Amino acid sequence: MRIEEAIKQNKPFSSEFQKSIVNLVYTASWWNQVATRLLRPFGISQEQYNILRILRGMGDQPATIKTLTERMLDNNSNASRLVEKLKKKALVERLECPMDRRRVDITITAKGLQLLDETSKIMESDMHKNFKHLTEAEAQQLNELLDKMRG
Amino acid sequence: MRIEEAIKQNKPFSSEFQKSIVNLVYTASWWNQVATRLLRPFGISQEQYNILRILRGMGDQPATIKTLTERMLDNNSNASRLVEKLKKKALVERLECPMDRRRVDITITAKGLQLLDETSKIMESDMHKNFKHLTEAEAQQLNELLDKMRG
DNA sequence: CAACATTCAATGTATAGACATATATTTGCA
DNA sequence: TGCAAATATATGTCTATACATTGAATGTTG
Repeated sequence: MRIEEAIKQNKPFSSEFQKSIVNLVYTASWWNQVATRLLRPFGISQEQYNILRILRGMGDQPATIKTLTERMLDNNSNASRLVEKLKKKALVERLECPMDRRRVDITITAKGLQLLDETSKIMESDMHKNFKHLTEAEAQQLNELLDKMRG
Repeated sequence: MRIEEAIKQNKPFSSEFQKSIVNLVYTASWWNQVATRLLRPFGISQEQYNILRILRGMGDQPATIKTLTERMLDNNSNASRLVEKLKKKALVERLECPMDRRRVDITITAKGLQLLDETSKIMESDMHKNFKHLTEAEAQQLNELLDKMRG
């Protein structure tokens, strides 16, 4: 569905630029809903899922809050509080860093890894289901345009 | 900056599809920050701004909560509560609809219109500043790909 | 080394999104 | 007509974002 229909806009946009912004926000919101519903049965939010993925990607190395903040998709979200919630579910561990006591070393637990394996399998298969409309070449083009859009 | 650098991802993405999703979410968050900071001096949020724009677009016709919900970019947001906040700032008016007392007719006030004129001028000029990297043709291509992405 | 600046994480306080539920109307149809 | 279903909005609760502030630990520099 074209963006104009999606938001029932009658008037034309004042420029393709304007339309791109609206389309970006709308599409992100669309994906957000898809992802939220997929993750809900597993009891974690997208942001928590994202943190688990970053931690898994670190291998044996622990991450600090700072590392997480840098790598999160939305780096204004509050890594501290998200980690706290993951810890309550025993999905991550938090240890004071011995080298620098300001820091906190965060690692994913076995339980966290297991949950992540399950969910990421489902997430990825659903992604491909949702993306059957875009070819690999189109996805690549989209990536280039989005990168360029940010300047 | 390419998305891999932006989120400091070392490993390659498992597919362009995956990368597109990450890029979409990241770019939306980037825009969100830009817009939030632009609007902050005016004391309204992006969502409130969006509602004011929809109301202005209605011309003389009032909008109901339902109309707003349908047209909002994120239609899970809570139009009721957003309208309540705008009303507190005297930017909108809310009247019980005489035809159907379940409904509420919402209109933008003169004060709301004035605020919107100021902010939208600034928003649009900043949009163009932020978009100087994309040509009109590229913006159009981006729109097509985003529409297609949603299926 | 002491004083000051910087860094890292946590927290307080707004606002908003996700979703279930409540409440008041209106509609539709037996 | 009467009553169940549908509709429009509001609200409760949890989660997350935005941003300022705090407080502890560490760096830096005179």
